[in-house]
Amino acid sequence: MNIRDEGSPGLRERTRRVVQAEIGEVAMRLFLERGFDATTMEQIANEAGISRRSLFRYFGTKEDIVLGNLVEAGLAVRDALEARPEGEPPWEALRAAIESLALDPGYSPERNLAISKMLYGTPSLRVAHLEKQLRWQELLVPNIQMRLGAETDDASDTRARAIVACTLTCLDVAVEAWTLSGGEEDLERLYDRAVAAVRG
Amino acid sequence: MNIRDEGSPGLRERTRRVVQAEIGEVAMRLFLERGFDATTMEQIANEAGISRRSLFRYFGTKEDIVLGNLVEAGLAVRDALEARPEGEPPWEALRAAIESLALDPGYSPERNLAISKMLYGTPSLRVAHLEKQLRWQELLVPNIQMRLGAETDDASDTRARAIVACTLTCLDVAVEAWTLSGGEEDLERLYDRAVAAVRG
DNA sequence: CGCACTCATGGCACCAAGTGTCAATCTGGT
DNA sequence: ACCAGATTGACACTTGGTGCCATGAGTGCG
Repeated sequence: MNIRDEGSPGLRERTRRVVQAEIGEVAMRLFLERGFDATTMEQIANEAGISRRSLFRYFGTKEDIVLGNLVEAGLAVRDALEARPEGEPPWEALRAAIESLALDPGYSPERNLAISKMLYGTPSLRVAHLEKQLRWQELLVPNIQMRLGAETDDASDTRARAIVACTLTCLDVAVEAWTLSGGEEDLERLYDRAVAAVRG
Repeated sequence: MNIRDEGSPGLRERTRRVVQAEIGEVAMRLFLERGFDATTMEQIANEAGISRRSLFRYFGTKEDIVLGNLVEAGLAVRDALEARPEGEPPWEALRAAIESLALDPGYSPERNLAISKMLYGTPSLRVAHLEKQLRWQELLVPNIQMRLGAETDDASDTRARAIVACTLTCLDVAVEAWTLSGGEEDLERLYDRAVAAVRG
């Protein structure tokens, strides 16, 4: 039986994280050099010094190498949303929760921009990204539903879903515009403008 | 040189359409019977009496068999949008344009529902569907931009993009709710409620 | 009619993303 | 030091998708 079910992640899990991060670094370098589609999983495995099979054990899909962190980012947004005051209206709470992301602070701005450009320029990635946003929806809807005062989880009550989905859509539009501007424009301003256009 | 560049589609093109439709019928039957992922392109080809290679010439991807018609549907929506009075505000024009779709009248309601259920229950299809909606965006944005009075096609002007994207998002939310309700709920009501929640 | 030209077809090989399986090999914890 | 369970690599396999080429069937034209 596991003695430390909770608490420190255990050594095995920790080494796994390290190895995964290392592989991710290698892969991202290749992606940015040769492009996403032009880089095969085999090349990544060779470069990282592991077998193709093991690579697939660290990243279930090629897209996950780029977008894997979005899962935990989604959880972070959810936590941030749930930490907002209970009376705060949906849009403000969502804006604040999303703001907690800003940009991935682990990377340099140029790298973030390069990644974004790859993301919006590669169909398969673009699509995988949209799917991740769909997952975010699931995470955020319950809290918004609560804020709307809907006790029943009535599936026909599309309000919370629509609000969350459109918020994420606005975010996506803003990030795309930011990417196209070469990172010059202010992301928050772009987002606010998008939301204003929708709600005005 | 082609004598009939414009005008009647030509015999070859016509037979192609017919064959394509026939293949589509066969494939949809298999999809609905055994599920999308559980049906291989080879099975479809065999059932349709053509080679796998030819099947790929009729449908570039497996998803296109289900979603191929969405391309022309998008064009129809764009045309409907451009046919709306010039002064009509964006949301109303979009609602009217989308309404022109209603539901694919070529199929029985049960079939439409079954397709929708498959669509929302199969990740790869769901994602491909989102990509098609992305294409729709591109088609609809220019007109909305015009309605907003933005002469410059400034990429940093996210307003039109945001409005179109959120409209389609609301549509998607509504259709999903409609699907989950087993087709009982009224789609237009669901859509209006979603939009009201967002813009309220 | 017969010639040439185009296009659809099918067969084949091939690529790349995943997946199942299994044996060998760590290795963390007692 | 030992052992159960996890990690790994190797191999085979499935499936979607593409390139290539020979063959044949329809089409247009003289």
